[in-house]
Order: sequence, then C-alpha cells, then structure tokens
Amino acid sequence: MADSDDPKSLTIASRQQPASADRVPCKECPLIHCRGLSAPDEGQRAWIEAFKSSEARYVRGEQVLRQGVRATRLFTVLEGVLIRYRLLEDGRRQIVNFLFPGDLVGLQAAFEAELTHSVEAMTDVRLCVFPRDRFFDLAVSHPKLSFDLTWMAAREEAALEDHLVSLGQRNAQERLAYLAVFLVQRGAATGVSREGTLRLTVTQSQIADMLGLSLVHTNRSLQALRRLKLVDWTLSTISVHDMEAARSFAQMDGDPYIPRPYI
Amino acid sequence: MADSDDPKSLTIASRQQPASADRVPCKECPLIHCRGLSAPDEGQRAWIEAFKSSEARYVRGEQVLRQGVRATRLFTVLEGVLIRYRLLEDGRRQIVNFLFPGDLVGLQAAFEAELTHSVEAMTDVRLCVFPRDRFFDLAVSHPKLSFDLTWMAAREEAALEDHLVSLGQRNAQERLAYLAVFLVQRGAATGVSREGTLRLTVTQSQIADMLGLSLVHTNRSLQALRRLKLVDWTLSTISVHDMEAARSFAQMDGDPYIPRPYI
DNA sequence: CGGTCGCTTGAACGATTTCAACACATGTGG
DNA sequence: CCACATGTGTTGAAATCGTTCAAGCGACCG
Repeated sequence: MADSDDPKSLTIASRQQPASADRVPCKECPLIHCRGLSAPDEGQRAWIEAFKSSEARYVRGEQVLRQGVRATRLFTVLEGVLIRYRLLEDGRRQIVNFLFPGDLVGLQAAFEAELTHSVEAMTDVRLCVFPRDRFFDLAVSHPKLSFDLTWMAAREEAALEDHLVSLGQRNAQERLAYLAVFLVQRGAATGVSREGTLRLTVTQSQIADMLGLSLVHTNRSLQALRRLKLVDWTLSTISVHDMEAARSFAQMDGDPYIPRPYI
Repeated sequence: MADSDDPKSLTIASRQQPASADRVPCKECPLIHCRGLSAPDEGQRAWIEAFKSSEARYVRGEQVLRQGVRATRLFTVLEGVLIRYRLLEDGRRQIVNFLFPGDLVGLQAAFEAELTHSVEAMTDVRLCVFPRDRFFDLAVSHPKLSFDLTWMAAREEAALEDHLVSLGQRNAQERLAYLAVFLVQRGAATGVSREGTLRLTVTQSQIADMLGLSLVHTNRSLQALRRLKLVDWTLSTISVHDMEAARSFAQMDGDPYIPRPYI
C-alpha cells in the first residue's frame, strides 16, 4: 500500500484490509435523517458521489491516520466514533477531539501538510474516502461545497476553542462534566445515541488524556460526579441525568444544537 | 452604529471612530514582503480589493468584536497584534489565541453564528474590513480565494490544537517557553519583529489567562525561565536567546515556518 | 498627593500527581 | 483445567505543583 495512512495500530488491533466492497450511494446517505446535520441537497450529493473514491472500514483500536505523515486521502465519518490525538516525544498523549458522523477527518491532508495528529477508531467505523489530488476541483466546480467545507473547518475550530477554555479555566470535575455533556449531545445530534445517554466505550485513561488529568485523579473526580448525581460515566456508557444542572455546573453557555453541514 | 461590533472597550480605551480615510490598495499590500506569508497573485488582489469595504483602526485596548453578538463584518489584520478570548460568567477569562498580520478575524461571523469570543487590540491596529453579506460571493466568483480561506481556517485550527496540547500536557514553565517561542516566531514571520525577540506589550496577567495559570505562579515561573536563560519576558519584550534549546525544553516539534496564505 | 497598574514576595493551603498496591475480568498457552 | 499475562478500575499515602491570601514596591498619571 503506497498510501501513507497505513491502518496498523500501535495499540490493539491486528492488521485489517479496508473492505471497500459495498458502498452507500450518497443519494441514500444515512446521515440525511440526523437532526443535528443539515444535508447537502440532491444536486450536491450527486457531485459528492463523483468525488468520493471509496469507502473504508476500520475496527475499534485501529489507526486511520498517523501523525507526521503526508496523507493522500481525506475522510468523512459515515458511521462510528473516532479520536484525534497528538503524541509528544516522551509519550505524553493529548486527545484533541472526538469525531462523530458527518465530521471531516484529516483536512490538513488537503494542504499537503504533515499531519500534526493521529486518528484512531473508538468503535468500528465506516468512512467515506476522498482523494486529496482532486480536492482542489471541489472549490472550482461547486462553490457551495467549498463554502460548507470552510464552515466545517470553522466549526471544528470552535470546538477546539471550547476544549481550550475547559483545560485552561475549569477544574477536574468541571472538565469532566463539560466533556460528558459535549459527548452526549454530539452523540444525540448525530444519531449515535438517544438523549441523555451515550453508549460508547471510553477508558478512564482516554478521558484523562483528553482533559489533561492524571488517571488517578480522573477516577476520583468521576466518582465525585457520580455521588453528586450529575454524571455517571462507566466504561461503556456516559449518562447525564440532569442536562441543565450539568451544563451550569460546567459553566457551559451557547446553543448546543446548531445543525452542521457535512459532505 | 447599527453594527454590533461596537469598539467600546470594557477595559481601557475611550471611544474612537474607525477612520477609514486612507486606504491601502491591495496591489500595494504591505504584507507582500512578509516571508512568512504567501501573497495572493495580482488578479486575486484586484478581486479582493473589490470585496474589501473599508479599513478600520483601533488603539491598544479597544474591543474589535464582542462575544455573544452576531457581527456583520469580518476582518483581516493589516498591521498590529490582537488577542481573541472568551469570558465565563464568573469572570474567568481564557485567551484563545493571538492574531498577527494576515490573520482572519471573526470567521464565525460569516456563518451568521453568535461569536463565541471577543477580540481586543494588543497594539494599535489596522484592519481590512469585509462585509459578511457579500462573503458568499467569494466562494462563487473566485475558487482560489475560497480555497485559501479554508486553508486559513485549517491553519488556525492547527494553532489551537498546539495550544490545547500545551494546556493539557505541559507544566507551567514548559507552557511559558512554548508560548514565548510561538509568539516570537509568529512575530518574525509577519514582520512584527526580528528573529529571537518580539517587542510587544503583554502583561503577566494576560499570559496567565492564556496559559490557564494564576498570576502569581506565572510570575514565578517566568523568573525561573529567566534564571535558566531560556526566555526573558518583560512587559514590553519577549526574547528567546536559544531558540533550539527553548523549543526542545517545551517539546515542540513540527516546522515553524510554513508560509500562510492570506486575504 | 492619592490612585491605579504591573510586578514581586512570603506563607498557608489545596488540587493534582506520583508511587504502590490490589481486585476483577478477559484471554492465552501449557 | 490451571497458570499467567494484560487491561481496566479502585484505593491509600506522600510528594509536588499551583493557587490563594496578603502585603509591599516602583512607575506613572491626573
């Protein structure tokens, strides 16, 4: 495989060929019905269909993109959840964000830049694959798509801003509450889960690496939130019993439900 | 002024009308000669010229955009430095990023979203003003510009990712070293300063609010870095004596000098 | 001159990390 | 089947990093 996004995982998974056998036509894109996503119209979907080169699948734990390489493809999440993280040389890891259906994966690749982060599947995932080389055609041929692309980049930037505020200003319990609410709401908006609860396997070690906390302190703070009856976060399930209480505990403002465009 | 980006500052500055009297033609854009910036070609500059509605000036301390409002204009930095920050309800402040010449200000405004942050001038600044309403024309009429726009959004996202890693994984001294290097290099790339030193007035309180540290601890860590002869950061000047040493102290990787497009 | 701003210092306190151990479930090879 | 390793969560105790409170200093300004 000449491609640099070799899906060999550092952690768990055994090697697995992305099976691009079946392929969902964009006209029947399952994401159309997500209330958190605003679908492109039929004409756009036809055009996207032509742009899309294939579909890829990865199992939980596999790496989709690796930090430091120049990838030749970009992706869109069709199904499943992934994380995006950066490793420092001494092994410290910062999880930068979670990726849900409709999200763009590896936008940096479009600019021929070295990736500054890796991407790993948190669940089994299906991705739409787009070739980098024809990426520039997008802007030329279909301005609305290009506009949406900028929109998506801006939206991701806003999410990172939120996380930044969290790491900079909130203490451990507030960060946890914030992240729980963030994930549950993103899950609900993208059809991964129903309101208030998200079934997703996240280890405490991953939570710690997202929030810049030690594993031990993450564990204790999680217990504290459970006692407060604000958030109950287990290995397989995140539940926020009282969304409003949790939001105000974490000092979250702003509308949770702005529908996002996707490609 | 019907516009919601009223430049009345919460902090210092007295009210000042943006004087759009003189206006630099884009063909003679002073940023052309910045080695850190890759200028649009002549054709593009002509088109940008038409898109640009005016120029605005703000003095140090003035607010350019205010969190929570829907702005009708977006800006580009022609000269000077600004900060972008978010306030929490209880008064905590997180500075999200610094803005240098060539940077886009208020991209969120383009999508009719409420701004999630405020923007304030750190020095006297000159901004190019673009109307939000004609923004969509950009994508339609000139794909390359639209492409650059996405590029800029992606670049800003990458910067936030860097800051996020800093807040999540680095201790106080490392964060300070990282920020100093970041600012000095951005300054050098955009012609604000010469290599190794940046003349820019930043209070320790602002540094603290950027790095998620208390004022007192910021002060002590700054002194420690001075004793280590890594970074000497005073109210008016940031100097990094040994760039390589500072970079490795802060565990920074990746190329500092990727030329950025601007508009 | 009083007042504000930015910086500095000391000391006590508290949040978070680190070290170390153990419990529990799962999977694997002998 | 057991023995063993591995991944995840939990707990206790000590150490460290960072915060908070409180005070003082010099510069600048009206």
